[in-house]
Amino acid sequence: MTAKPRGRRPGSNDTADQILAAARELFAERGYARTTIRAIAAQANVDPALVHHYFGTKDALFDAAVQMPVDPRQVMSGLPDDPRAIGPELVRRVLGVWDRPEMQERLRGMIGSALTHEGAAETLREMLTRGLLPVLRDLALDDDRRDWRAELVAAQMAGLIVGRYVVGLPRLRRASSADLVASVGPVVSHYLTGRL
Amino acid sequence: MTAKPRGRRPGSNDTADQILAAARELFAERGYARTTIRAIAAQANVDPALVHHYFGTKDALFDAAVQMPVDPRQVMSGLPDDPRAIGPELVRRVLGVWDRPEMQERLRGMIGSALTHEGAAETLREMLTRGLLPVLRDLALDDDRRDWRAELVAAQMAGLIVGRYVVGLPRLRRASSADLVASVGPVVSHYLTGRL
DNA sequence: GGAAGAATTCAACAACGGTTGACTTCTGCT
DNA sequence: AGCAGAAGTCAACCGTTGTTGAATTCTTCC
Repeated sequence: MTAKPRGRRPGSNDTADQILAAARELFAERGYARTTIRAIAAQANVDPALVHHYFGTKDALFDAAVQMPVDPRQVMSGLPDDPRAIGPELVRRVLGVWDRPEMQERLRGMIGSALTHEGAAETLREMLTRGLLPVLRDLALDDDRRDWRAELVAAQMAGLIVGRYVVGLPRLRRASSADLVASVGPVVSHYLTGRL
Repeated sequence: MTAKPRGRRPGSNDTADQILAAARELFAERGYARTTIRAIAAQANVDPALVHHYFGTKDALFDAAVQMPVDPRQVMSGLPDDPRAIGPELVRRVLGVWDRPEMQERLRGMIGSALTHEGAAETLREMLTRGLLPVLRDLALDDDRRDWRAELVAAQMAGLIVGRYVVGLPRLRRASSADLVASVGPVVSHYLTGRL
């Protein structure tokens, strides 16, 4: 096959963005360890050296690729007070984040990489322990089991995300957000404020 | 440091078992990709060549390491008919499997490797789609949403396992099985037979 | 028009990790 | 006592991967 010409390409190119897009897609699909600089370069149609030129190390590329355009914690602000409404609203918002393609790709990149990239694992841990759990704790019934309640909700939400977006169970995957909110929302309300 | 003497060691040794034990521990702790033959050999105090001598490829070693002493699907037989009892009993049994150290190590090895080892991913998929989901489906209320109900339960259970054994949320991790059964069991019953 | 700098590829390096053939030592059997 | 075979280590091979310095080409500015 014909070799690529050397030197700068004519015209204006957004090669760095193409590299980032390729990185995001492959990190989401294969995880950190199984994604190579060469594979990313091939998908972006550049030389592997250019990846390093723009992003430095593979690690730095990963960080740039999974940078969130929106802070997921912000979706947790201003939740209703009504116990019956909290659960459905919470589920709706979490699914709302995940159903945005640009967020989903990054989050899947994070999750898929958490086992082979300590930074990803750390970031997810922070999102959970400093992001989600305190909010859930504040929403929970003010008995002496608020933390317990918060962790039960976190587990339920984690399972929902794994089922729908990671493992991809068929009905969970193609269900509408409304159906999921209808079925899982009341359970979340129950965990938060119901009788356990 | 002094070199290891060459040739067979005196006396009887269970070196193959030591290699397997090291493999189990490291696959559970680091996952397939981040566990090297050399690290396993070092932990078993043998030469990497011996690992290949006994087990062939890394792949074959992994398969041997995560072989279950008990078929997890067998724990799902003979569940009660009473809708209120199904959920707690199901949770109790699943936790019973996971709380056995020899099972937990293998299951964590599976989960931790699912992202970097296709065989592990496939086995987990099979356990889910051919093991757990059909059983849940049979337990579910016979409306036209049995599969939906089954997947909701699978998601809830997956979240519980991730929360307690993989991520290790503090209260979920140290909670007694009884407490978890008490809190999550009714939710599982609800998903299976309640009004959604 | 020419120079500087950025954007690109080339070629190769170093390290890692899975694997293998050769060699050594010990056990058990004849 | 000697031999065969198993249990071991040694040393190195090979492929892959992340990374780097050098070289080439294009754009922009003076």
